[in-house]
Order: sequence, then C-alpha cells, then structure tokens
Amino acid sequence: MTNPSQHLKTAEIEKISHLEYFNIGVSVDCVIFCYDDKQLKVLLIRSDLEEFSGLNSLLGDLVRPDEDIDNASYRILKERTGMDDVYLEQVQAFGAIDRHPSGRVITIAYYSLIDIKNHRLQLDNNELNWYPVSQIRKMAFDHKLIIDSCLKRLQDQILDNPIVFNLLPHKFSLRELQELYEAILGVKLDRRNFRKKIAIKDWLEDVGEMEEDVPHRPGKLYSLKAEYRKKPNRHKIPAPKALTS
Amino acid sequence: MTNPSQHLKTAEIEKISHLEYFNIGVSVDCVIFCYDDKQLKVLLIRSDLEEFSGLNSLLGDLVRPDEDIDNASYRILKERTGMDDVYLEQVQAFGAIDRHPSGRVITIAYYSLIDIKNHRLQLDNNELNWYPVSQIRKMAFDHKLIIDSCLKRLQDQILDNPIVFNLLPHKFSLRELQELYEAILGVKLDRRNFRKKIAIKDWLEDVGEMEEDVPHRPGKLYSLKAEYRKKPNRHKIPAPKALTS
DNA sequence: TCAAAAGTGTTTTGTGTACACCCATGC
DNA sequence: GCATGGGTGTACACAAAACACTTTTGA
Repeated sequence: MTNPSQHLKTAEIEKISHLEYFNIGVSVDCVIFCYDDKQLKVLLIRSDLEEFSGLNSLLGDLVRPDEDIDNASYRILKERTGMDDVYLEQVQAFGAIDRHPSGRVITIAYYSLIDIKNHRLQLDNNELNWYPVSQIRKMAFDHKLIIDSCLKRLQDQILDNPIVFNLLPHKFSLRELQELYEAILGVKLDRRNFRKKIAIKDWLEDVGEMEEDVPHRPGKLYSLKAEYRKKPNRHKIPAPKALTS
Repeated sequence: MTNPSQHLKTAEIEKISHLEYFNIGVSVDCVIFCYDDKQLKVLLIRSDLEEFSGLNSLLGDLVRPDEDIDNASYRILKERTGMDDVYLEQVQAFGAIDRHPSGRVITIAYYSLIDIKNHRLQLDNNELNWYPVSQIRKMAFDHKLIIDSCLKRLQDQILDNPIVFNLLPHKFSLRELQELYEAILGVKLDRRNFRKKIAIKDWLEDVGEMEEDVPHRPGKLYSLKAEYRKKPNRHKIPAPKALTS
C-alpha cells in the first residue's frame, strides 16, 4: 500500500475534475406565514412560468454563487416584504430530479413568521397575496409539499419555543394567543388549560393595559418578555428527557 | 395594469437568463452511524484534499445532475458500505459561502443507521474507519457541525420512532437496547423504567431464545415486530398533542 | 461461593385533561 | 338586561421517576 498522502489533491484539481457537476441550480423558497383574520396564511405569488400558468408559487429565487443560503432567504424576504428582522428557519432541501421545468434545480425551504400588522404589503394587484393555509390546494412545482413540511415543522416548534409571537403584534390578549395556536395546530384548545400551560412557560409579562374597542369584557394585554424577544431561538436544544431516568 | 399573462415566460427562457447561477455544486454528506463496543460511532474517511490534510471527513459526493438527492445518499452508502436496505433521512442543507475550498458547494446532510455486525467493511487501511461520536473533534469542512446536527436529530427521533433497531442485530437483549439508548442520548437510564417504557411502545416480540456465552445470567432475546421492520418511518407524523385539550 | 446481570412492583410526583360558574363590559 | 368573552380551580387519569431485592448463570 502506498502512502496515502501521495493521493492528496488540491481543491482546485478536485473542482476541475468535476466541472460537469457544477450544473445544478440551487434556489431558496420561503414559506412566509402570517396570522390574519384568525387564520394562518401564506404569502404566494402567481407563477410567471408558462408551465404553471394560473398556479401560485412560493416566493423564492436562485441562490447567488456568492451568497450564503440563509442570507438568500433573508434577501427574498426583504425584497418581498420590506422586513428584515424576522424569524426564519431552514426546514429541508427538496431535490427531486424533475421538480423544476427549467432544469435541475434543488431548493432549500425556509419558513418565516411575520406580523402582518407591522407591515402592510403592497397587494395592489392580484399577483401577490395571502392565502389561508387550510385552503391551499394545487401549486406550482412541489410547493404544496414544501408548505406541508414547513407547517409540520412549525407545529412541532411552537410547543416548546416562544416563536409564535413573531406572528402577533407587540401587545396581545390571551384569547388572541390561543386562537393563534388553534389556527396553527388545527385543533380547539381548552381555555383554562391553555392559560395554565402558557403561565407555566413564563414567557409573558403583563403590560398593564386592557383591550379596547372589543364588544365584550376587555382582556388584559401581554407581551413577550424581552429576554425571549431579542433573538429567535434558531438552534433548538431540547434536552432529550422522555426516556431519561 | 396590463394583463399578467403577458408577462409569462417559458422555463427555457427563465433558465437562459440565469445561467450564471447554475454554477453551484451540490453535494450530499452522510453521517453513517453504527453501534459497536457499546459506543455510537460514525464512519469517517481521511480527507483527500490537501487543504484538509490529516483531517477526517464524512462520506459524501457531488450530486449528479440526473440524480435525485435521496438517491445520491443511497448511492454513497451503497458504494461505501455495500448495504442498500438502510435507514436514511435527510437532516438539512449547509450552505455557508466558504465551506468548501473548491468553490461554492452546498451540501445536504443525511444520517444513516446500519448494523455493523451485518456487514464487515473492508477497513484494511487507515483511510476509512469508525470513530466514536463522543471523541470526534476537528474535521474537514464544516463536518463537525453536520455531525452535531445529525446526532441531535437522531436523539429527537429515537424517542418516538422505532429506528434504533437498524443499529442492532436481528435479535438482541433488553440490556443491549438500553445501552444503545444510553449511548445515543448520552445519559444513564433506569433499568426498570426503561423496560416499562419499551414494553408500552409494544415494538418488540420475544423470540423465545436466550443470550449465549455471556458471563452472567443470560437475558431473553427480542426482535422488532415485523410491522415496524418493513419500512423505516421516513415521514414522522407526530400529532401535536402537548397543547391540545 | 462469588460476580454480574436478569427480572420484577410500588410509591410518589407531576402533567394532561375534562369540566362550570361568576364577572365585567358594550350594546 | 343580555350577549360575549374574561377569568378562575378541582378532580381524575396517566406518565415519569425514584428506588431494592431475589434469581440465574458462568467462572
């Protein structure tokens, strides 16, 4: 056996010998969630590809060769919504061979949570619009599959991480919060049990104000404690405990 | 406003107008776990790049333009281990700009579980070897980060899905199973509580045999029920319930 | 007979869930 | 005064955790 170090090659040689493989497009697709009208909605755009005429697609773009993939998703979000301080999280890559009619394009899916009241989009035409997640059917590309994956991930995350507050205004009532959880999880929750669980998590602080202009008894307003507001918890580190002793 | 359909373009035109973006390499990296010597180990290979001389890297390869990304990970596993009926699951993409010295290469990480006793690798040189996860330090590329992510995902999954059995021989004792869980989670478990929880999950069947050649009282041997053995549960669908009423 | 692990149950504690009544406000 | 949601507590079931002794085998 010869010395392994003799087999070493430089990165440059490595690349040149595989040039034909650098022929795949990489895109990022953002599943941008908002909460509006008691529904979880996703921002979709009318596809501009003839092949998908009449169908909606996610907001996405090709990743530039000099651009980090996380930055690409931020860029798309900034370009489309004008917001840049948002919760964004990668879900996974989708890479079926024929998922894109332009050629081989692998896409990396991100989901994002934004407060619609914090930013009014220019929805001045019917190209770009919010659609209730529950009503989304056929989409361009494999985007229905991507939305489903992102929704599932979101459902998993909200149980342990204080991220849903990115979908709400700064001040909100417990009823609003509960309705949001119900919209995301697709289930009805018991009010007393819900409040108990939220209280235990200790995420909220009473802002000392009440709801106004509601046609019933006003509820207290809360906001997320500052310590949780600073940075979204990108790296979930839930210690495995269900089986620990 | 003009009719939106006038703006439609074909996929072909779309691709031609973005040709410079089809200049990114896409690779797949496999974190191949096995369980050996009461330790969780990963299959690593000595890097053949000068830039990473002396460091180990994951098994990976560029995705071919006509190859599905899931298939690419299967191909790598097959080429390296000879096994093709294995548990494989995508974790996420890693796409920092400078993560690869050859140029812009985005990688998609998979983890895999194999039974080392079911297949003896040709480890006849020191290029390819199993390393205990707990002892892995510096690696080529961002592969340490990738391993950490995959381990975390594995830890999450084993609590609800019967996947660890891919790391064990067909027949095993409850002690072996418990030691495996302990190796993956990095914690000690209580024997009685562990057995209770495994019994509740109802994954196992008694094969009616006992351990042999052990220097102590032999334990019963179990195997995973056939219904769980057929197909690994690739699409985890855990109904969110912690907050439901 | 010793070492080493197999096998087994009970108690306590915490969490999830189901459920009902009075209160405050706007109209 | 009526409709609407706000706000609160208790009882039961189940799951998690702590914990110790006897049994079986090989050496």
